[in-house]
Formats: sequence, structure tokens, C-alpha cells
Amino acid sequence: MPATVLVVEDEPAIQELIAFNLKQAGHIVMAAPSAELASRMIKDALPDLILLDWMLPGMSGIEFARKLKGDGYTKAIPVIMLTARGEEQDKVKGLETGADDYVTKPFSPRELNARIKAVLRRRAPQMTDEQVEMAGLALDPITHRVTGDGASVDLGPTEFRLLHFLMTHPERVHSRAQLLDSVWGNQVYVEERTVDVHIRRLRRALEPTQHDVLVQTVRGAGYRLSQRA
Amino acid sequence: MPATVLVVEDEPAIQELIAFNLKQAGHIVMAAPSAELASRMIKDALPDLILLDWMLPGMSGIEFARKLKGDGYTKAIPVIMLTARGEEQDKVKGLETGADDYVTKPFSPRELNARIKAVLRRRAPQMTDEQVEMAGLALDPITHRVTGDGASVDLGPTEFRLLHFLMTHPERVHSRAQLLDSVWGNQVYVEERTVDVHIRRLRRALEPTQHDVLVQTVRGAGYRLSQRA
DNA sequence: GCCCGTTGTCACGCAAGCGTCACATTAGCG
DNA sequence: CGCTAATGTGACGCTTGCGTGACAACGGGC
Repeated sequence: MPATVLVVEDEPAIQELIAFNLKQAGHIVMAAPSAELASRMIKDALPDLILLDWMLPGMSGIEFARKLKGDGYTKAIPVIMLTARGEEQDKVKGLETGADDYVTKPFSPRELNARIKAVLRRRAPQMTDEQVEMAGLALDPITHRVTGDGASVDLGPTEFRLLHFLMTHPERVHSRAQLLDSVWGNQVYVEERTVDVHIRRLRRALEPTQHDVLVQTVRGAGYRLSQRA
Repeated sequence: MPATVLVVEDEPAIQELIAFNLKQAGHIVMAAPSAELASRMIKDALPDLILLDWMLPGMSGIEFARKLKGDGYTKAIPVIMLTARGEEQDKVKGLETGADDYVTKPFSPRELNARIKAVLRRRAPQMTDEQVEMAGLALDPITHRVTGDGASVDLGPTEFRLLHFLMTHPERVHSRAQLLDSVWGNQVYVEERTVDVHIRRLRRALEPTQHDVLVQTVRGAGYRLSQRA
């Protein structure tokens, strides 16, 4: 939930106001008064979200947004545009930016925070939500249900993600590091042995239907999901 | 016939105008300024209808419509195209891509509402004002009445919409964010925990007839309506 | 004006789940 | 057949997510 936000705004008063609110909401704030400076900061720090003022000295906000969305590795970063009320009618006409949302000034802190939250919400990791099945073991991401030969199996959130990953990448050995990356997310510091414990919990949950044998240990390498011995 | 409508329109002024009218007519409104964002919202929130602007930044409205109709489970969602006056000759093209209707800008709110009503009525299956029933729990959108095993249950407006959405999308787990989109509309800004409170209120209202057990919590994921344990 | 139903938010508390450690067990190697 | 490293396993604090009641802000009806 806490994210790194870059605020591109040339007017100090507004910039400070925004920054204060964002920090209050637990975000990490970077600020740049111009597009040039912003560009460099983006390269350095890769923010999760950019708040972009419509009017900027030099390059306008529109141009900048277009440039961002054109560039390969910045186009994934969501942009929220800040526009003054009077500018809507005239300027918005030729809009071709890839902004993800707009906020018109003046805005309340609550509104801004809410829109930020809404935009960040959508960058959620999207697992393929197709149903997966293997040797009588079935997992459905949509209903969030797991069944072994029809009998329901209940798993904690982490075990669920772990099994889902293994089922979508079967027959292949995954090191503990890889599993931490794929299942826990690569920004978390967790001991590698923690994987062992969750494998254990997963196996125990699969025991009643004998499906625990599918989860195999490859000594010195990691774990694997497979039907073959 | 309250329905969830997704408005895909990049121009904020028009988008807000449409949203205002739809809300006035009792619909739940979601809005997305780009095809990209719209895709994600559709997958999450499953709107009943999509209002699609002809011209969009990046992918054009036509392309987007074609993509929607090509995809397996979005092709059932009706699409109404919004076109500017000069583009009328493209009407044919629009209908070819699978749009269910089209409206030329500028349009009156009454015309838009009428078309929406017509399109929604045309849809035979899972029409939004069809009566829904599940395990003795029945909800009638027309009379706005809910009964559990015959006994009447009384709900506030929000709980009613929440239950209606859950009943029309059962078995499936919905995150708090998805519920906010589908039941509140993504134009209002409320805390995710608010969903919990309304779930609580819904459960309490369903308690007398034991139907509260249908509303299930999936820890770490969201809520689900289901008969199975 | 006043009242009452509804709504969004907060604070508190409990319980599930998580990560880590310590110890038991096993596999592989000479 | 013992030794060692890797893995299995149970237990234990601690965090986090969710349930729940309370409350203030609205807003519509009388």
C-alpha cells in the first residue's frame, strides 16, 4: 500500500501541500519542479506513480506524459494528471496522453488520496485465472477453491499462491529463491527455509486425498510438482 | 433496472457528464480514460454494459470493441458506441465490430438512457432486473424485495445492491476493490474496510433465516456467495 | 425546524496465519 | 557404516486481517 510517488509540479505551495498529504498517507514522496528533472528522477528511482501537473515550464505536462507512455520502461508507470478547472474545456480537446486518471484543481486531500489508491489498486499482480487441474487435484483462482478428487481442500493464502504457482509450472524444479520471487514477491526479505515450512503445510493439507505425493523434493535444488515418481 | 455501466471516455468533461446522468438514472458508474485501464476493470468488476468512445488514446474504440467481442467471456457484455457527428458513415463499421448500438455526440441524456434501457432489455439471459434465487433466498430487483424462505428481509439500498451483485455473480470470490467498483462505482471514494461493514450489515439482516452462512469470507482474498462450505 | 434511517469511518479485540527457530530425520558420500 | 549437509517437523511469538459496535455526518420526510 505505501508507494513511491513522484510529484511533478512547479508551484512550490501546491507541491508542498501535495507532498505533505502523501507523506501523511504513508507514501514516499519525490518532487520535481520540471519535466527535465523529473525524467532524471524517474530513471534513478522508478516511482510507482507519477502526479503530473498540466502546466509546466518548458515542456508541458501533456508532452511529458506522451513521452513517458512512449518510452518502453516508463509506460507501465501510472500517471495522474492535475488540471485546473478552467483548462478543461480548451486544452483537453486534443488529448492523446496516456494518463490513467485526472484530478481537477482545487481538490481535497481525501479525493487525491482516494484516486491514488484506486490507481495503485489496479497494478495488482494478475495471475492467470484459468482453472488448473492435475491428477485429480484442481485449483480455481476465480472461486478460490481447491479440490482433491472432489473433496474440498482448504489452504491459507500463501499456500494457495504456492500451489497455484506450482500447478501452473509443473514438472519443473524451482529453487527456494525462485519460489520466494514468484510466490512471495521479490521485494520481501524472508528466510529461504520459510519455503520449506510452507511446503510442509501444503503437503499436510493435501494429505487427506493423497495428493501430497505430487509435491516432490529435489535434494540440493528445490521443489517440483509432478505425477511421476 | 439498476445496472453497472462502464464508461470508456478519455475526455473528463464528457465522461463526468455521462457519469452524472447515469447515476441520476440509478446506475452504478465506473469510468476509465483508456482501453488499457478499461480492460482491467472489465475483468475485475464485470459490468452489465459498456459505453465506448469512438476515439481513444492508444487503441481506438473500434479495435477495443473487436477485442472485447473476440474474447470469450466479455463478448456477452453489450457495447454502445459513442461517435461524433462527422463520423456517422462509420456506423456500419461500428456495428460490424459487434457494437450493440451507437449514439452520436452530442446526445441528450434522455436519448442515452433510452438506448441503454433498450440494449439491456434486449439481452435475454441474466438480464439485470430478472429475479434471482439461491438456496431459498430470493431477490427481486423490480419490486426491490428480498425474501428468505418466504419471510421478508429488509435491507438498506447499499446492502440490497451488494446482495444483488453477489447473487448474480455467485461462487466467485470478489476482492474489496472489485466490490467497490461493482456496487459503489469507481467514482466514489470510500475505504476498503467499508465493504466489511456492509457485509456485516448484510449478514445481520440475513441472520433470522440462517441465510447469513451463504456470505463467506475468503481470508486474504475477499468475499463470496456460495452454498458449499 | 426536528427526527430517523442510512452511510462511511474508526477503534478495539480476537483469531488465523506467518516467519523463524530448534530439533529430528533423512539422503548422500566416503 | 558413520559423518555431514540438507530437509522434515513441531512449536512459539508476532503480525495482520477481519468482525464488531459505536458514532458523527448527511439527507429526506414530516
